[in-house]
Amino acid sequence: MARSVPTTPRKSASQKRSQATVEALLDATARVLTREGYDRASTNRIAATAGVSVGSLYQYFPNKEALVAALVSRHNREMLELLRNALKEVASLDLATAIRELVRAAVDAHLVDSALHRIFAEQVPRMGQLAKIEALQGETFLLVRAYLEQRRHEISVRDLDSATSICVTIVEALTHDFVINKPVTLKGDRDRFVDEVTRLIVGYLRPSRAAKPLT
Amino acid sequence: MARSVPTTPRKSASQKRSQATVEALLDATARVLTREGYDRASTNRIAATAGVSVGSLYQYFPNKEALVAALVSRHNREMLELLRNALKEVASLDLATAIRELVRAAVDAHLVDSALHRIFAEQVPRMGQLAKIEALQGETFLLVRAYLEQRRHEISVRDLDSATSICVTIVEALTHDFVINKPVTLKGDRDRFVDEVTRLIVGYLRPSRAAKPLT
DNA sequence: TAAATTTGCGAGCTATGACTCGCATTGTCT
DNA sequence: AGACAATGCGAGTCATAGCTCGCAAATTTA
Repeated sequence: MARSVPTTPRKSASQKRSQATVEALLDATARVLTREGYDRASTNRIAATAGVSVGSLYQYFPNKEALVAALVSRHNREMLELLRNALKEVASLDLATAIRELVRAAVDAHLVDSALHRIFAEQVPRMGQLAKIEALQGETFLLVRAYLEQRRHEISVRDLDSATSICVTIVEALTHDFVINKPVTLKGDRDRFVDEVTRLIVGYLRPSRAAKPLT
Repeated sequence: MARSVPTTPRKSASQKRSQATVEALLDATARVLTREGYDRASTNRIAATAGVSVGSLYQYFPNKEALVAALVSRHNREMLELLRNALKEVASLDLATAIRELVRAAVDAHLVDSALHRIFAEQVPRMGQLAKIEALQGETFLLVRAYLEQRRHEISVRDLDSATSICVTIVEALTHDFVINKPVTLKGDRDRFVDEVTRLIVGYLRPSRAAKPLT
């Protein structure tokens, strides 16, 4: 299977045509992954699906892992973008309202391409390049942490780092489970889910008996 | 690679000698998985490590997937056992105290063989037989659900099913993250972690302002 | 002890997939 | 137009991994 351990990014597409090829390859990778699963997703099949030759594939990606990693990266960027936007629109709201919107955004993010997201979670081995998938979740940590810092006065938890980590882990896990494993995603279900998670998080961050007055 | 799709369990070991062989194979699988990772864990290598021939391996396991599935199953049983015991010892305690013990048990369960557990989570593809891994987590759901039912009077959440699901998912995710990703597992860290998660869960299940008196 | 059965062995077959390489096509620059 | 570079092609190489099969050794049964 793997002959050696190539590692360099090889060529970076410079002209329009080649950029289109790269796009086509990433799209095809996504399609083949969701339709066939990870180990049926051979580089040959991906190239064929993209309407491109294997040779071209290896002109832009040094190996299969790099190809998948690029796709994961693109997908993560898309999800992060939603979070970033949500954080902007929420910056001035009180904690409870803000958290509700952020949880909503988390659900949206997981709905971007849930089938693909499922494959990443269930079948793509997290190693080598792919180990950095989680590292990109570190970006999420920083964003959320910055927001919580700004809302420090509404939060009674001592250690903001671990609180952030806990919130991010919780929302990720619950949202993932909700989107992936709950068969029907009726709007009602969804709203109840968001409410429940919001209550959970807010109750954790602001455990005092009465809600403090808001600005 | 896979020639056809064998599926039957083949032979079940009946004599002592063969049972020892099966044990050796499972142990070897665990060792090779943790030492080499999933895709370096070929059946040949596993058999060699077990001091057994490949042929013998295929006498008891129809394919590689079944072998790994058996190991996962064994590992899950061990973890579940800890949970079951904890639930017994905790049945009569008040919610907060009980939850603390249960979280502790969750950490213990993840420490049974954390390296192996990590491989399962990060590298073993969840498909086919292995998809049932999660199904076995359904056992956890039932156990916890039964406990919460019994403590219903201390819980103010309406829907016990979704509450159980949320608690199980949360504790699993947080514990996993704690055991796998936190470099130092000092006792102090651990106790703080348990306290924090306990507060989170209890606050969620019993969100009223003051704690109710205990029996 | 002889026959029958269970268990163990491991060289080798076969399939398949990652990746290469020499050549063809398309595009760019002067 | 001619030359040089960038991009694309895909049959074929190589390595490896899953799995089989005929035979040997050990146990059990008669």
